[in-house]
Amino acid sequence: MGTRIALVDDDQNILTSVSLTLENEGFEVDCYHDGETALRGLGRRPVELAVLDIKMPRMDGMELLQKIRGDSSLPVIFLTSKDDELDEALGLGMGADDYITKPFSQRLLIARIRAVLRRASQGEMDMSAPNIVRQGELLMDPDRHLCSWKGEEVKLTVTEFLILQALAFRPGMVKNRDQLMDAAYGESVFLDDRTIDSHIKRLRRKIRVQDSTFDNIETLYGIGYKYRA
Amino acid sequence: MGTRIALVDDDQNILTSVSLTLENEGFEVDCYHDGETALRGLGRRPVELAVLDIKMPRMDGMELLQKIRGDSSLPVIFLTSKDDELDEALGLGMGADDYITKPFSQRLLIARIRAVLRRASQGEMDMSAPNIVRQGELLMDPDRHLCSWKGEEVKLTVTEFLILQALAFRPGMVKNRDQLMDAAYGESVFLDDRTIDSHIKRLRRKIRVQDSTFDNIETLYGIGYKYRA
DNA sequence: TAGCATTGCGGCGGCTTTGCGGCAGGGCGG
DNA sequence: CCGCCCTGCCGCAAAGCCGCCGCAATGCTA
Repeated sequence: MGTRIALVDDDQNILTSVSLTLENEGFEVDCYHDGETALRGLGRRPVELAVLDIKMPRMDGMELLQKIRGDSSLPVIFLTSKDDELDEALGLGMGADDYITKPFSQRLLIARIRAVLRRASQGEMDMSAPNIVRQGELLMDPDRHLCSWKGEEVKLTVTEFLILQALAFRPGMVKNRDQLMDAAYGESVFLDDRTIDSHIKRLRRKIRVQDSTFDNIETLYGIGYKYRA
Repeated sequence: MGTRIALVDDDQNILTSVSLTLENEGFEVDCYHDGETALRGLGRRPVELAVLDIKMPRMDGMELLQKIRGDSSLPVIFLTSKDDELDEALGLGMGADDYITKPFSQRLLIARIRAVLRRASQGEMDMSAPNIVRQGELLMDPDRHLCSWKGEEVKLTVTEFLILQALAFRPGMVKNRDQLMDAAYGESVFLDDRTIDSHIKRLRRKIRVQDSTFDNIETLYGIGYKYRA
């Protein structure tokens, strides 16, 4: 019995031709016309991979991806119709495992699907687990070293990235300076506590360049810091 | 009964000579002079493969490919008339299964047709599959060792080509120097990290000769490099 | 409110990383 | 055998990053 794949696209032509190809390749395909239907369907019939069109009525691919990723690490491949949408998908680092721009050859799609499935299966815990952090307007993708606030990229250094990631990974959870140091450098490095303060300072400054109202990194007097969602 | 092939070209000479050759090889050939006619004809008489000229009156090969791909996975081979169209073919090559530049030998065309048909029929990908990378203005065809930026060919050495390919294959994805070394030499070669820097330097320089604004190879301080789409 | 502790912030010196020109060795074709 | 190209590496200069300091501001406690 083949691997089950969900295919979500509002274009019936794509749906039929792609599903045919996939079935020829030995996959089992569940087709959906829009995000909402897909979300409900996925609940009843779990799949091992989803191929989503970005633009769809009622609930688009991005939104669907967010909801999917809310409670699973299901591998996802995006379909984008135009080049400018591609940037959106990439730029926001939505956390898809791959993306393909239309028009695409069926063969390319098959190749990408196999590649994603292979990565997902072999590196069950480390590789496939998407480390994507998405908390409100903040988006972090370690694989792309990408951090964006309200859709705009914020360029961070490695240390800043690790600290913000540690904070944003569990919003509301307090982290003291030692914990943040561990997250940034590993457990056997000791530095002045004030160094963390410096990184926090630079983090806040960098994000405030784009949004002066940013205040989601909260200071807890005498304890540490936490990220507020 | 032979395999049915559609041949679409506005050049009557090509049409007659190629169709003759193909028929000698046991194929059945449907000839069309332009895209519109071809599209209608394909609806009535389905074929197993299409050979399209890129430049055609009324509807060119690219547009035709899009419409064909709208509702089928029909294998397509492009014909390009000049070298400058080659880039276009590559660009659109994302949807085509292969392409050939004119002038071409009939024997080459036959070989390509058989290869594409074989891949299409057995459904499996093999190494002979063209693995074209297109990211925005960058086009790479490893099988032909072709690389072009904004339509102009960029002559790269093997090492440079492999590194750029590794970067451009997944735009936005960070690659550290070890990963790039693996991509260029294989996994058991160890060289100075700075060697990668040198190749990056030469890559950037070569592309900047043609386009001084090129800056898509991004440096990530302390991490590595990534290709920005 | 006074006094102490903690944090924000600008800035600075030193260290690391990278860009780039260049060079010498090796491979390859003529 | 000669010359060209590729390539790996070196050295220098520029850029980036980081840890810490000092002072001011803020928070907490009595």
